[in-house]
Amino acid sequence: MASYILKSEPAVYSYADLAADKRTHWDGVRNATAQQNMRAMKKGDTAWIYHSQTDKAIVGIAKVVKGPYPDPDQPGTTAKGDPKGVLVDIAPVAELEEPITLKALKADGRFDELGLIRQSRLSVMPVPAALDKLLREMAGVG
DNA sequence: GCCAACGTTGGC
DNA sequence: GCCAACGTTGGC
Repeated sequence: MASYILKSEPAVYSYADLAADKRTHWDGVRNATAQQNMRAMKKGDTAWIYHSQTDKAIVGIAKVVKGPYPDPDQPGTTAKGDPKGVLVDIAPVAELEEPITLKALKADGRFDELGLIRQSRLSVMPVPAALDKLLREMAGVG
């Protein structure tokens, strides 16, 4: 099962918002690379929620409950006939008791290949299975 | 279709 | 608040 990191500004939509909503459409992803990553997601995949700016930490785990499917806010299709934009639905799984900070990830050294560190602006990125395992160990889940 | 200019994001 | 990185836009 695949694993991803979804980045969000907590001022806009935080893990607490997701926990309150029980489920949300992860929309507003316009970046082409992030869109590509979202297209690869499947129902049941893991989604780590990362807060940028004030927190700069992974604060919770969610799972993909639907998707990807065409984003009604980005109508139309590409030249290839694919939807221009897709989105997924996610539901909260657990909030981390101790958020995994960006600082900790950098200090660890084993996460250097992670998109979060190498390409900080990317808002949706895949997590290799080995690193997903590490994150679970650090988070004390799974 | 290429490339420079510009805007946005996010870490520090 | 600043700066670096990167994506996007628009002129050619």
